[in-house]
Amino acid sequence: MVTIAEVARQAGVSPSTVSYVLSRKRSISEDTRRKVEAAIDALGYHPHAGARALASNRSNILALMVPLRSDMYVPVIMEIAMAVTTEAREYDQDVLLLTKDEGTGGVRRIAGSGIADAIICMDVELDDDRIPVLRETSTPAVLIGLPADTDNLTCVDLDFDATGAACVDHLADLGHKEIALIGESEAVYRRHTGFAARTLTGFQRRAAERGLRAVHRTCEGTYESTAGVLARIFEERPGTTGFIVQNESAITPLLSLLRLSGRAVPEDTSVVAICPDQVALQSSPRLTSVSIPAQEMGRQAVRHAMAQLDGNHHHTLTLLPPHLTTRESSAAVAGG
Amino acid sequence: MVTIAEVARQAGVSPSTVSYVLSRKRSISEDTRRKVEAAIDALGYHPHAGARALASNRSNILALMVPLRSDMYVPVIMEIAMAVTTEAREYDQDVLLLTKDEGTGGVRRIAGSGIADAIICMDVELDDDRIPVLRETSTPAVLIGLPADTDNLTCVDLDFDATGAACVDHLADLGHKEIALIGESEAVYRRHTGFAARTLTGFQRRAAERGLRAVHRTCEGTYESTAGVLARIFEERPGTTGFIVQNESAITPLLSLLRLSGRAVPEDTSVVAICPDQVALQSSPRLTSVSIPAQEMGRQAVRHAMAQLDGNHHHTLTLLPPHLTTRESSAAVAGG
DNA sequence: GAATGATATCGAAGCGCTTCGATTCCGGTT
DNA sequence: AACCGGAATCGAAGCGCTTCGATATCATTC
Repeated sequence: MVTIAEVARQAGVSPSTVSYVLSRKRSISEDTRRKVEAAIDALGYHPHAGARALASNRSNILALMVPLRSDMYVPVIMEIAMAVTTEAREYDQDVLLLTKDEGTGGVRRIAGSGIADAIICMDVELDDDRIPVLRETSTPAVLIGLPADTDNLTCVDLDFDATGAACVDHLADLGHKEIALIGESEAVYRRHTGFAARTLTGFQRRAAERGLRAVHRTCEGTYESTAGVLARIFEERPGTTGFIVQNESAITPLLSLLRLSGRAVPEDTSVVAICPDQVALQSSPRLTSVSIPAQEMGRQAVRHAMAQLDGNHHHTLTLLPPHLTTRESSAAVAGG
Repeated sequence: MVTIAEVARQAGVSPSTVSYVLSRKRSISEDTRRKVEAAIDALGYHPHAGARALASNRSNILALMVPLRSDMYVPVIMEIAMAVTTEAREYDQDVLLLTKDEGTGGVRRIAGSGIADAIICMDVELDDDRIPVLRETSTPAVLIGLPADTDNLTCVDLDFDATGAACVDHLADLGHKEIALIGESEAVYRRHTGFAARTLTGFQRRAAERGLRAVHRTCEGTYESTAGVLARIFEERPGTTGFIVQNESAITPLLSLLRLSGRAVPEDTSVVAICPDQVALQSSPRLTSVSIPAQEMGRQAVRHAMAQLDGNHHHTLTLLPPHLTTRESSAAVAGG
């Protein structure tokens, strides 16, 4: 283990000078800087993380709390985690991986032990129990997702309201008059992250604005459930020609069922998905979709965390605008 | 920030006593222990991670290096990462997430800064450049995957040789006489992790032992490539009735192509996959498969890392035995 | 040419913990 | 009654770094 003292000796300066070369907190002559940097390279010096954390009260670590086992959206979670890690390195920060099942105890541990400078929480629920702890310990934090009460919180998420609206617009522009939103399961709308509810709001508002007839159905995502939902939709609204799907597992059933019922996509029926690009590209036909901007969310989360650490307490809600990519599953309504 | 001194004051003992209560390195009277623990609870004390690392030369952090963007096997990587994190907590360790693209510099940084006690490396290549650095810095490390030279290294991986053999056995037991292995792309066999080559070895050996005619083909995984491979196989060996697939992206094409060519699975042709359970279950028909034991690999990696830190330098290769699960894609050969 | 203000560097204190003697207080031996 | 060894506790040193004065040097200014 090479210490700052050894570097100082090798460079012929005092340890504090080496520290200032590294931190740039005081001016250092060009000459000294070169000598110190040469010594650092020669010895392969890396500051001891613990010592640095102890003395400076900064660990240069960001904690990232991810859901332990969410069969939903694993690739999205992974993408966010990787984006956070990569972006963090830009700020010379490392990332500590925590699982959400550590719960409030995990947050307390991080806050109390000074092992991380800030926490980034994923999979935020409407009434997330980590939030009170975050407030109480006043730990710098960024949430990926929107809780019910965002007072004094920094959050990053896709603007699901605008997403719902964008999907409606896309279908409306193509001449569709009757559309349906196939959403997540009932439970998700209550308990969970609220993204589903926000999508629904945007969907309904914009449909009203554009004069479309619009229905919404929750869906468990199984083949059977999707079949039931679809049957009811066509029963009530036989003229439905546009579908918006916000339920990864319902996509494949929906496409098969439409095919089976003799409705060609996109000739007879258009489908717009809200899902990761990967999923949209794997489907056949490839889906027109609004993607989940995982990378951008990860990056923004880190930036907001760093801003908080730098004392710029903006406490903003950052809602990323949706981007709809037109692919093969949507087209102008027949005779439209 | 509550310190050990405050706990000591509250409990009416000296700081060192509190430390010994926590570390159990010296005997403490039952009475004192209770008082100290009460004080800890009352104050919500958590030892300062940096201070502890500095004084004890142990950070209680495990570094985990994951591939940054591997479109292959994202769920497996995620599962391993989660298993590592969960298991690490059992040993009171935290996990620091690094991306493989930090390369040898990343390893040097971890080794030099004492930020982690050990490194767990995923996505190990045959001739991985991180290995020399690991040796040179003598950093405790566990590799998930097998490099070419495993001298003095601790590695954990699925026993792919036995996996190849197990797939052959399964097909042989069902009466198949001519089988084919559809593998990864050419490049993977050379450059990469060697798991492909090991599977091939086991496949060929066992096929010979059981007197089966066996062919092996590399495959890029696209629909076109899979079609070409399949055509060549049936041209050379029209009697082929059993397929082993070790290429996630070739699975769907293979199944469609077999269906198109009028070969029913499993009535006419059996398919055995080497893939995560998730993939095997999503396919239709659900695939007989050898799963990738992601959880177990993660858990074992942590255990070996901890063993090294405790001075039990076993430096073992841990090859996990394959488990083949029979599902709907394999059956006794017609008339067998 | 003495006072002034930057600029560059040093020295020492201190961050919160662990750990190594040293010390105290026992009951049990001789 | 003096001694011993073990159990329980304390005190202080020190881990490697940052940071805050203090100091030294030098170019400006009147």
